[in-house]
Amino acid sequence: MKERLQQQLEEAIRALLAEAGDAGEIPAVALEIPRQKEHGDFACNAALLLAKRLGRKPREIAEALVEALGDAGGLVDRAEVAGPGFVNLWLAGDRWRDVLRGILEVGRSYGGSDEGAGVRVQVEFVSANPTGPLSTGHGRQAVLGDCIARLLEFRGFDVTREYYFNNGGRQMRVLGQSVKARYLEALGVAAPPPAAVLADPEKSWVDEVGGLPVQFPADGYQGDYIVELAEALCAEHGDALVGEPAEAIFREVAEKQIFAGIRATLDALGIHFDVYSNEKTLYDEGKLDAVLEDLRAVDLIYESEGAVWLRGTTLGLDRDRVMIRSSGEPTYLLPDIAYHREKMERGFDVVVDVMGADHIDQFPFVREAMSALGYDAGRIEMVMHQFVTLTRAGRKVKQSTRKATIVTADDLLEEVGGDVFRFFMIERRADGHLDFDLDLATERNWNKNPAYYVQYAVARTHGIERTAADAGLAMPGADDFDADRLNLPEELEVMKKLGEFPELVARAAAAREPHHLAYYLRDLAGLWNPYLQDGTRHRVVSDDAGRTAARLGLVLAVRTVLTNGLALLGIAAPERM
RNA sequence: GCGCCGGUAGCUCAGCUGGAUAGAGCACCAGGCUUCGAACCUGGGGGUCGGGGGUUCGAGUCCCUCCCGGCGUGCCA
Repeated sequence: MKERLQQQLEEAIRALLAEAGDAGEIPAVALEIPRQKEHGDFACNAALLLAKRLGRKPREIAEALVEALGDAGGLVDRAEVAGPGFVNLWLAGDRWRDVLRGILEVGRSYGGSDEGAGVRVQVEFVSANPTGPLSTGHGRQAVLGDCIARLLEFRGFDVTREYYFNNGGRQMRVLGQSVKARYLEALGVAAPPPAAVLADPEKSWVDEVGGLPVQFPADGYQGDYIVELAEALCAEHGDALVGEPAEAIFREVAEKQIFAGIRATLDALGIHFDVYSNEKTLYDEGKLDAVLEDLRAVDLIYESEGAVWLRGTTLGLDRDRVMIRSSGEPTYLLPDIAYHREKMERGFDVVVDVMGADHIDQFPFVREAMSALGYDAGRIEMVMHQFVTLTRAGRKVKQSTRKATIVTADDLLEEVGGDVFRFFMIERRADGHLDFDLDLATERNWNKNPAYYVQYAVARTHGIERTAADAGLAMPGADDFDADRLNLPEELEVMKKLGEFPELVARAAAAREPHHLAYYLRDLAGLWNPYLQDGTRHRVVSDDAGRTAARLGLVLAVRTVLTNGLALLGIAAPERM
C-alpha cells in the first residue's frame, strides 16, 4: 500500500522536476503517517525539500505536486496542501480495507518476509559463565537476544542462537576451591569463614584439615547455591572426597550443576540455543595459540613484565591490553578473539553480539583484532543493554553480591511468570536502564498489567469466535466477506494500525530493537479493547449477516496481528484468560 | 581525566531516516457492568523535552558546550 503510493509520488515529483528542466535525482522524500489524523492518512514533505532547489515557494510546489499526482492510480481519495507546504493525502477508503484480505491470506506469516533469505546470522547472547545462577540482567539479555533472533527469523534470515562461556580460566578454579571449602565445612572438618573475611574481598580464610591448609578463596563464590552443591556432594560421597583436588571433581560437578540450572531457567523462558561454545574447546583445539601466533605475525603482540600484551594503541584504541597474564593464564580477551575468529570462519554473514554494558569495553579490541587478522569486522555487530533494577513497594530493591541478597532471574520468573517477565524485559530500549516494577508486574488486579492487557485483547477475539460458533457461524476466509461493510471511523483506525505492522517489524528487525513491538501491541490492543467495549454500536455477531461476516474478518485479522506480534516476543496468545 | 549509555508529565518510559498542536502506562480526580469477556471502558488535571548556544522553512530528534546520573577505563569477571 505505502510502497505503491510512494511510487506514484516519486513519479509525480519526477514529472515536476522535468517540467522545471531539472534532470537530477529526486530527493529522499518522507511519506509518513501524521500524528494528527486531521492531517490525512499520509503526509509528504517533498515540496519543502524541493523549495530551495526549484527556487519556488513550498506551497506553490505542493499545489503543483497535488495536481501531478492526481488520484495516484485510484489510491488517493483527496489531497490537500497544508501548513508550510505539506501534502496531506487521504487514501480511498477501500484501500485500507485491502489490508484485511492481505492479512487473512497470509495469516501467521503476516509481517514476515524473505528479505533475509540465504543470509546466515549468528546471535550470541546470555553467555554467562557457569559460576552461578543467572541474574536479572542476564534475564534481560536472554529475552532481548531471543527476541532479536525471532525477529530475524521472521524476516527470513537463517539464524543461529549461540551461547558461549568461559570454562577454562581462573574463575573456574576459584569456583572449585569455593565448593571444596564448603564441602569440608559441611563435613564439619573445617570451620566456615568468619563474617569479617567474607565481608572483605581482600582477605582469605585458611583452615587446617589433616595437617593441610584449606582455603576459602578471597574472591570465592559465596552464594547459597555453593553451599547446597557442597552439601549434595557430602550426602553422596561422605568424606571420600577430602583428598580430591579442588580443580577436579569439585570444579567439574559445580560447572555441570550450575550450567544445568542456567539451562533450566532458559527453558522456563522458552529460550533454546542451537550451539553452545566454550573456551576450553578452543584451548584444546589449539585455537588460542593459533590466534596468538597470527597476531604476533602482524606485530600486534609483545611481552612485558612477564605478560603477553595486545597492541591496542596500534589498532587505534586507547591502550594495550593483557592477553596472557604473567601467571600463564589467558585473560578473557584472547579466547574472545579466538572465538570471534571461529565465528568468521564458520561463515556467518552477520554476527550479533548481545552484551551487558559492563562488557562493551572489550568489544572494540575484538573487532579491531578481527580486522587485523584480515576479516571483515563490519559483519560483527554489538547490541548493548544496560542493567536491571527492581522496584518493590515504590522503592528500589537493594542487591548485594557480598550479602547474598541477589535476586536471580529464577526468583523473578517464579514471582511474575514467563509472559510478564518477557514483556517487562523487552518493553524498554535496550540501551537504557530497566526499572522492573514488581508492584505492577505482580499486580493482583491484572488489568493494570500491560502484558495481560494485550493478551486479553487476543482472548476476546476467541470469545467472539465462540459466540459466533454458537450462532452456527465459522470465521470467514479472506474472500468470504465484503470489507466495505466496515466503514466506521474506529474500524478504519484499527485497519490502519494493522497495515502498519509489516513495516514496524521490518524496522524493529533491522535496528535490532524488539521493544517497538511491545509498544505497537499495546497501541493496537488500545484500539481494539475499546472497540469491543461498545457492544451495541460495534456488536460483531448480529442479524445483519453481511456485516457480521465483515466484522468477523476484522476480528480474525486483529487476532492474527496480535498473535504474530506476541510470538515475536515469545509471549503466549491465549484463547482464554 | 577519558570513553560509552542515559536525562521527556508526580513515577516508569515511547517518540521511525529532523515535520504540523510532544504521547502511553501507572498514580490522582470524576463516571460506567440486564454488554459477543468489566482482566474492560469514558472523561479530567498534569510538560522550561536537564541548561545554554548553533544549523534549518521546521529541532525532543542533528552539531557544540556545560550540568546531573549509571557503567567502563584491572595481569576482575
